[in-house]
Amino acid sequence: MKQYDPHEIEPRLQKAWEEASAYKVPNDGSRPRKYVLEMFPYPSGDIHMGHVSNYTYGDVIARYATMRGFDVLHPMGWDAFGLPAENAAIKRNSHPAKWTYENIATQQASFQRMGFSYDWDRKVVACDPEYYRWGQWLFLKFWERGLVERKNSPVNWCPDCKTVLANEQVEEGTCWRCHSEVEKRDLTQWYFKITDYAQELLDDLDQLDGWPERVKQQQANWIGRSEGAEVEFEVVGLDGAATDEYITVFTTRADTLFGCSFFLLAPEYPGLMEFVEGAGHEAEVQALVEAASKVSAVERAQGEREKHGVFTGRCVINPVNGEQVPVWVADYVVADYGTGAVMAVPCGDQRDFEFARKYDLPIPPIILADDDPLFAQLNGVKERQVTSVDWEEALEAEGTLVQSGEYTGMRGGKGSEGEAAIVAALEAAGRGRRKVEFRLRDWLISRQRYWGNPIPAIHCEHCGVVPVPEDQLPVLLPEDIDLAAGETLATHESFAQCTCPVCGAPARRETDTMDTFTCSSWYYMRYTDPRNDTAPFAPEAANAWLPVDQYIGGIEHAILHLLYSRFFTKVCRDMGLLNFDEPFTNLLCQGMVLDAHGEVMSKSKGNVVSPEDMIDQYGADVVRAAMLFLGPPEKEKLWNEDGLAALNKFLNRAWRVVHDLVGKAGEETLFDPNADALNAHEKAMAMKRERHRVVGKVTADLDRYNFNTALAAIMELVNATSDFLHLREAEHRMNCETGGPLTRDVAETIVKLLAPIAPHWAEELWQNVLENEGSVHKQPWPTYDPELAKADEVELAVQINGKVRSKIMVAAEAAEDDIRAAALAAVEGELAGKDVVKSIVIPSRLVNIVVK
RNA sequence: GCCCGGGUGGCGGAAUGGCAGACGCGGAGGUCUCAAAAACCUUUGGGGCGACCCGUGUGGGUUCGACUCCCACCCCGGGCACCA
Repeated sequence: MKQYDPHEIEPRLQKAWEEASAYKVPNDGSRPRKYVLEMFPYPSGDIHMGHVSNYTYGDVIARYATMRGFDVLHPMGWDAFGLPAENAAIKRNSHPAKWTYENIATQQASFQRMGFSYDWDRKVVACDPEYYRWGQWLFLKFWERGLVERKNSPVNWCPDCKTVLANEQVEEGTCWRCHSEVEKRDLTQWYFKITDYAQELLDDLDQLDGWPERVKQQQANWIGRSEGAEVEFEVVGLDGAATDEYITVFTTRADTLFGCSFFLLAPEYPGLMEFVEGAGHEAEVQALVEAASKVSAVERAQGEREKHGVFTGRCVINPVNGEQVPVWVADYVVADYGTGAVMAVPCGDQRDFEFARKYDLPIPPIILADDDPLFAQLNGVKERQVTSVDWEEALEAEGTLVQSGEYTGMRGGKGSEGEAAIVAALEAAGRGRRKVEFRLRDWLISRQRYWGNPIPAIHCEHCGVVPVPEDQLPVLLPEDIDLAAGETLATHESFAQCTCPVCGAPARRETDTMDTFTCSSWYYMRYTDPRNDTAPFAPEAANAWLPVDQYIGGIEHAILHLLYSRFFTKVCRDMGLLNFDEPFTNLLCQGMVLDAHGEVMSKSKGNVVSPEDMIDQYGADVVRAAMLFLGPPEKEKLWNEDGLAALNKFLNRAWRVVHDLVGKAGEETLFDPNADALNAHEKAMAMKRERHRVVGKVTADLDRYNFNTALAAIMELVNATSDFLHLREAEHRMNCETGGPLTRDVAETIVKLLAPIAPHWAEELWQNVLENEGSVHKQPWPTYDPELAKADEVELAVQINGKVRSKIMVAAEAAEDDIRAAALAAVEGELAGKDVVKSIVIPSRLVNIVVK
């Protein structure tokens, strides 16, 4: 018997598979299609354990689907634009493209060493002009549809990366990439109007039954829908007269309007200084605005802080009762949510309550819990009798409205009767209307960096900002740039200078590039038609393969990439390019691979393990199997070197068992010539049952991506086979008595069950030991017969009052009464002197006898 | 504060409401060997000489029967957060 030698087998088979284009996707539509996709990697250097787990899961799913009869699209590419390449280039005085393509070559070689079944003809590299040109094309189409906007607003600026960031890319006030503290800057930037799709992005989460709940929850949180109303407050002039000017607020609690005792503006409220001019408090307001602007993003992200505010000297009129209320500037008002102005109701909002306490503002009670001592006094009272209360905290829950004019006595709270009535009255009076607000902001996509997809726009002093005509795409990134010397696209004159496509006058090219997340928002579409040079993809190709049946990637993209991709899909659908709403039908979010102590692997900690080293030592199949055996894919996994040795032992053992089964083990045979052959027939039948039981179990487990328990079941089959082989006599008997060549069936079954997991191991045995034609990976998945998996006799536990007291063997098909009788007989001694109240029979499991 | 997950042997982890701990690691003992490694066999939740007893974060509940369902609480991980 040839020893299992992955170092000889794996390279040889990888070469053969490559030469045969073994994983080129058949696309004749003769079999049902399945699209299995793993998130494409950033070419950051060598592959790490996160790649190994992610891509091993994907490869097992893809290979299994192929054996289950699907034509499987399983492509791979690289998310190749981005800052690390640029930083590396500056450091080495080189070019980002060099670093990027070198890393891609390294990673691709590693993926091939891992035996991943990608259709390499469909490789997509995001920094190739043939790819990014279509990203530019999509940008122009988005622009045509009114989904591109240039606007000036306060943005997040990372001083280290020297670029702006999208909201989604700021984590607790720091840059998601380098974790430097971000600064707020007022800049004119490019946006995708993802907010136009906010409602649909939220609603369609309900379609995604195949997504983890936590991801959907995170997206819903991020989109942050609030139902409420806009209310207009008329501004009182400096002379105390009405002005017919209004400030609008957004509120979800219009029911509490009668309790509004002051009014707030954000420090960044547009036109604030003009508004307060002449009211006598300009200096204090100015000081507060400056103090607020000094609060760092990190502090801001800490959550609740002490509130600060100053009176502006101005007043507005509450539209429900005509009362004048003072306008304050307060640093807890968020400028870019709602209108940046807020009506303050201290009795019904904890923040306003704290503010009122601090600055000694009145807290008129207008909503009360029914057990509030004040309720007896104010129940039904419409006019304000009590002007302020001395509570511990605001009542944010539901309650009954008091001192609220004609609304007194109604229920108050979010979406309450009182809220509806007051909004209706405001609408009738033209002072308010229903409004839905979202927390989601538009997606800031421009970046002040070189290594990205150039935004195809031109600035003309006569025509304004105009799109680059489609026939001039792609706007190529210039290659001759000296980043180390500080050159940028903006200073690269041969790039920046151009002519206006509208009027022909000299003009300036846009020198910002697009967020790399724009590249990853549609790459899965490109894979369906990767070499198309007249369109990003043909709709027929995309609609044939998409949506992705199974998407696999890290949880860190729960919001960023997954939200952006959903947005792109919906826009492409509205453009008529796609005929579905959601890009990823099923989503598997793998947990992180940590070291044996549960620590994140990092270079600085020195606990990084190298997949390449492990392949060198054990071969790819062992690495794959060890990764799968670690635990459920979506959980965090603690990597332990012992697992490699264990799975190496298992593949060796299974290797020998397969040889033994087909009589090729030679001297090393596991057959025991001295073993007792008396029960050979029974053991052969048991072997056959085990084979069918395990195929059923492995099939069910792989369907649910329970790779660890699937492997455990295969181990059980191998163990059972190994035990069985100790009977030489049994081999002969089972072939005669079970109506077929069982040994060969068991051997082929073991090989096929392991094929998705250990593809080289299985292929070698399939072709060179079992001597079959073709690849094991093109074979149909083994079938199983649930009837054959059933035993003739089963063991049942006999319980008395839920405690196991005995075991009995009964025929599998025994009648309930017979089982009950056998059980009672088995524990007869213990039942003496006791009343049997009843007995419960659970077929093939247990009998529970209830006694008193 | 709000919203999601999750607490099971020495360890990773199994268990459609039905014998808790599959499978593997580790441990103990053995076979083979001059010896070791490898391989193979036996054993391995805790306690007790034993019949047995105790065990799935804690406390209740439902049930003939609860790791599993319900209620309350504790701890760990993640997301959101002055969002009006």
